[in-house]
Amino acid sequence: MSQRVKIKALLQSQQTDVDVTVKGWVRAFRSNRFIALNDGSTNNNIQIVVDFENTDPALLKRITVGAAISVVGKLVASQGKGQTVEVIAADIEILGDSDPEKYPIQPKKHSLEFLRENAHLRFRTSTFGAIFRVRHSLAFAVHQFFHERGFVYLHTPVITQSDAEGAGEAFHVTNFDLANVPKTDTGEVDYKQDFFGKSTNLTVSGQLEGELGAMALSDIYTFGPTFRAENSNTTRHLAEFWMIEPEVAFNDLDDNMDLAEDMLKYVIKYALDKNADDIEFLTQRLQEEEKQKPQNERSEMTLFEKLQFCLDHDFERLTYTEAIEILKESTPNKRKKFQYPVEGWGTDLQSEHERYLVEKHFKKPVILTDYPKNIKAFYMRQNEVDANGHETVRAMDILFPGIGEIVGGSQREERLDKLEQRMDEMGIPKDELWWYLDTRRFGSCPHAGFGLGFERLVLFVTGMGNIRDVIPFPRFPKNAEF
RNA sequence: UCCUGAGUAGCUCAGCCGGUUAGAGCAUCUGACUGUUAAUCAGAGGGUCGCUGGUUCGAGCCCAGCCUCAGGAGCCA
Repeated sequence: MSQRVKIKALLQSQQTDVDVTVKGWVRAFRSNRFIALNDGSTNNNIQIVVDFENTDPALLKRITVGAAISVVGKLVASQGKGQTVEVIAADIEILGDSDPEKYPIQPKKHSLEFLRENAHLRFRTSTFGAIFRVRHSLAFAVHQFFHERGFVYLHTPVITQSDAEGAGEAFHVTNFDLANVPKTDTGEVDYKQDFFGKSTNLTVSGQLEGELGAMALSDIYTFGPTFRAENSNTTRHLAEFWMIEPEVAFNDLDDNMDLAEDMLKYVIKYALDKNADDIEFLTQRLQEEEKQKPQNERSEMTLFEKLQFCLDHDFERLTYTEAIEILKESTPNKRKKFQYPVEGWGTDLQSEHERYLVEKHFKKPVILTDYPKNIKAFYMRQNEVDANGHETVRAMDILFPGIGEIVGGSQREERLDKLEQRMDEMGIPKDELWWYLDTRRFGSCPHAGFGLGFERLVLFVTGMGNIRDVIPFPRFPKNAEF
């Protein structure tokens, strides 16, 4: 018996009239004769032609949607339209039956909500097969990008000590019996008796530890799971998500922007090259979906065109202050169309403002820099006060069409006195972060980094609308199924 | 967490002003057909109308509370 050949290889095969073994899951069985078989190696199915007149009827009945089968047969040029090659089955073995009365995935359109509730089986649909192959490619490309540039992949801890940086609500990690939590004399939880001897939680960011690595290895990146216990119910947030956080010694904010833009273009190009079929499929899917919308809400570009456009154009770079001026003078602001009118300098931009800049004004990815100091984190490098008395920090956010903020980063404050002063102002406990401050005490240097929400990148590249559909098993409030 | 909308067959949905036996398409099953591509044709089975309570002679429909989901907002990546 010949070795199993993956369907992707079979479909690309130049040789016909050869014996092959192919294994996979039945997507459809038409006319008691044509099996559409898929094994996940590609979005495309191989057609298996069954000689039903000379096949045991009991076996035919077991060829149902979702069943796993093994086929030995001859690869031939297809007589029918829609495929170039097909396999004439000589022998079919049922590896795993699939009761059609109970199997939830039918050969028809399913809503994304329904498939989300069946996340354990949704990989078997064309859409999710394509999404997760693209997701893989993007992850691989991220590693390749940094590896090629001499970065060290640094594994920062998943369990960290008390959340000191305020990057959002953290999940507590404890080994206590919750029905009998040890208390101190004053009635507080006695973490000294807990597993780690102190209060711990799941990481909300690997950045601070990443900086420690960068202050010796120069160029590092992290790529791992991140957890936020925020009660966020949106299409862009998850309680467990994957974040990529490069940190580079001796980089300033411009270097940081260059790195982020290069990386995004690199990984998008990689997916376009390696997953052409999947992105073509997802482009079609999105176009079908857009047909449901009224004409004026449809996007001007297809998914493929959007990705290509992103590669062909420089991201628009401007300061927060410049963005505020544009927004103030914008038509929707003057006509009071914004829910939050843009008036003064100093408040954070709302989603609608970011969307206006990216989707209406510039119509391409935008990098906003130099945000007001008091709306950003303590570790961002402080600029000199400008002529208008504005206090800003060397922050940058990359905004993508349809996604919003995909990257948030900054040049870090490397001056110990400035950093400590800022921590005091913001009530960040310096004693808990003594190790972080040590980098500023011993051989401090300018450095910069950013965080990229991996799922938001996958969202953009696949053209999907809900972040829960681009991670295999999404974690969000009231849901930890599977 | 807030705002808006939704929850009826396996799926997608309809169900009028509160009225008698709750419907359709797809899927499934049975049969026919057999080079199909969301195959086609005929027939059949399939329901705790999200949950709890209330109003009423009578509730899928009205009221209250709760749960879940979707979209938007906030927080952010």
